[in-house]
Amino acid sequence: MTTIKDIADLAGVSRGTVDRVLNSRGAVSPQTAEKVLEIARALGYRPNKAGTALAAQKKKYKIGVLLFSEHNPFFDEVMEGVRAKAEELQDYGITTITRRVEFDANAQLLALEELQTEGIHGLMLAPYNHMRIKEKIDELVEKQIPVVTVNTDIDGSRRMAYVGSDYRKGGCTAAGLFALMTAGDVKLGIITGSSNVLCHTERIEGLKDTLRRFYPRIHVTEILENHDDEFKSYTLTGRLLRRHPDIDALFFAAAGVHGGCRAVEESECRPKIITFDEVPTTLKMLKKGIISATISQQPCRQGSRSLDLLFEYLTSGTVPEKEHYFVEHSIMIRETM
Amino acid sequence: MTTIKDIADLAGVSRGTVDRVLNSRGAVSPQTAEKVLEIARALGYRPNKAGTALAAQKKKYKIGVLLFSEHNPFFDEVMEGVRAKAEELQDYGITTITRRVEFDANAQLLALEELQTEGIHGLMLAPYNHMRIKEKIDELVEKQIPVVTVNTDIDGSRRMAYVGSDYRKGGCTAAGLFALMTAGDVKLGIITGSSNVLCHTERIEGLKDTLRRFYPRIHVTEILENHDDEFKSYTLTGRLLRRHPDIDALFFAAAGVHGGCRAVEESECRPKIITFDEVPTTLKMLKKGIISATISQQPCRQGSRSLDLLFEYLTSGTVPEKEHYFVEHSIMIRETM
DNA sequence: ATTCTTTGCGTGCTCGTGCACGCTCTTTCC
DNA sequence: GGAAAGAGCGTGCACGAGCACGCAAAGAAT
Repeated sequence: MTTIKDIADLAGVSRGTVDRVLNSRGAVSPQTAEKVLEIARALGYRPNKAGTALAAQKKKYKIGVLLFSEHNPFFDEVMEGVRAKAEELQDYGITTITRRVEFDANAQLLALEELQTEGIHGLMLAPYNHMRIKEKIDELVEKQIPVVTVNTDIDGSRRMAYVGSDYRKGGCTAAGLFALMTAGDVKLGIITGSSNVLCHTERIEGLKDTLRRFYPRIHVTEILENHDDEFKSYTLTGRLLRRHPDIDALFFAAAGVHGGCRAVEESECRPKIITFDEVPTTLKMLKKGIISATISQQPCRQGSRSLDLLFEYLTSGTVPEKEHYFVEHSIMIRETM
Repeated sequence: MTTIKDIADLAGVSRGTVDRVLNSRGAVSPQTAEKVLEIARALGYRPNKAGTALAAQKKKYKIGVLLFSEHNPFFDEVMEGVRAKAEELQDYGITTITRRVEFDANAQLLALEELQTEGIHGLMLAPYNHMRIKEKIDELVEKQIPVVTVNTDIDGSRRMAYVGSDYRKGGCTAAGLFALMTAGDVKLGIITGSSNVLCHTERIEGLKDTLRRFYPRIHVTEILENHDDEFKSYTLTGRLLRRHPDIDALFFAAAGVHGGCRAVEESECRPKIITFDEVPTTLKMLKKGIISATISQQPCRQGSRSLDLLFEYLTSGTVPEKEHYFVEHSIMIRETM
């Protein structure tokens, strides 16, 4: 363990100088700087996290968290991860301000302004896909406030990192599961949110690609859009089942799982169902055996990871990877509950 | 964020006194102690981790890691997790000493002695199940050196915590997966390591229980023991397939997956296979489609988690849960790779 | 020749906790 | 009555990094 003092002693300068060099804060002659850098490299210097974190406390960092508060309980789970990590970060003297607003660009914009006036030093955000939100993100980044997007990304923004699912790969996994659970020629129905929502489409593309490449006997019969509405999902699924009473499998690529499952329950059909979340109603259906498997987006881990990235960046200056995906090992069946 | 100083000021005593009370180091009058404790509780005092970690550096903590170095590459994976976490802990001024010895009580005992003379302050251990190892663990704990067992536990020892699989639940998950992948009456063969090894038995019990309760049409045809030997596994599996050419499913509860799969490949049978690890040879068979699914023990996470528990205990005095299981979301299929 | 500015650098304090040392006041013992 | 012991408490330093301040020397401006 080499410290700044070790480097200073070897270079024959003071700790202050070494500090200025390592944090490129200027006011050091090129020769001295070069010498210090060389010694630091040679000793493999890495700043001590405890020291850095302690020194960072003077700044009284505040991290803002802004999530959706739809009726969709997915963000409750994300929030749970945030809460746990926030408690941990409290022990490092970091404050978190959490807000949840409805799924609406203006509401989100307003909340962002509020957080900004509260003087946050970093932001974790589930962004509404709108130009003005993107601009706001860019504005914050411009002002040295790092932004981490969670669950959904926003195209072309300057956010520091994105934490969420690899939607495409999730679709591939679903395809593999269907293949495991079925045999022979299979009729598969897909119920999605909206073809305009990128992540839903990506999932379906992943699924279709995998089917095409490896499982050509699984045929996609129909793709319906429920626009994330439970009742629409209920009606649409019911109709689908009446049109195709011989359907073998159903893929819910987005929300509306509960409505769809109710329709299945009320019908005579018992298709194999794969879904994409782990909200209480989904788990209930999994327990009942209506749903065969669900692929978890690990919302809880998404929440804690995002916050952690901001923490690391603020206290140690660690710049994270631009994309953080959770995919592996995320299949749930009744027995994993 | 309340600090020791805040408490001291409110109680009208010095930081030293508060410190003595909170760490029950004595030399404080009962009245003062009571007052301090009350204020600490009222303010919800929690020690600042950055401060604690920084102060802990003076002690130059060394953590010993002792794993098996069988030909079984499972512990390579555990090691990978250890390595990653160890690097992280380096930034907190903590040294790790890792050793790998063959699967043998005496070899392990010797390595333990060595680590002890190196002056470790904490130990992470994959214990060989032997009385003398247990006694050694107890001796270390007696000397205030916390011990975390990983992957396998040792009965009745005084280890601080165990990190590993919930073997039983793993078996249940396997049962659920078999049910998903099959239909009608099913003949299932089980290949295990040894009925004397607790964890193997637990897995099988979990599987059997779940089958009995939920999936009575899946019948266990035979249970064979390969004693974790690849070639024995190969021979036994081959014979099993010749005896029961109509077998529908195979469950590998322990090692010997590669040998078993080779036997399957060479036969005409294509049973659904579920295994319990993610070593390279298993992944290859998964890719080939010979193995349908494998349930990961998440060795990498086991490694990093164990080390983290020791770190937390040493630097913050946090006493962990006695058992840490990884089970959820740990199913892998070809598409999750 | 004197002030003023700039460059380059060292010093000293801060963050919160742990802990050794040493001080004061009381009690005990011969 | 004086020495010794011990209880109860405060002070000060250490840990490693960040950063404000200020000092000295060299150069520029008056």
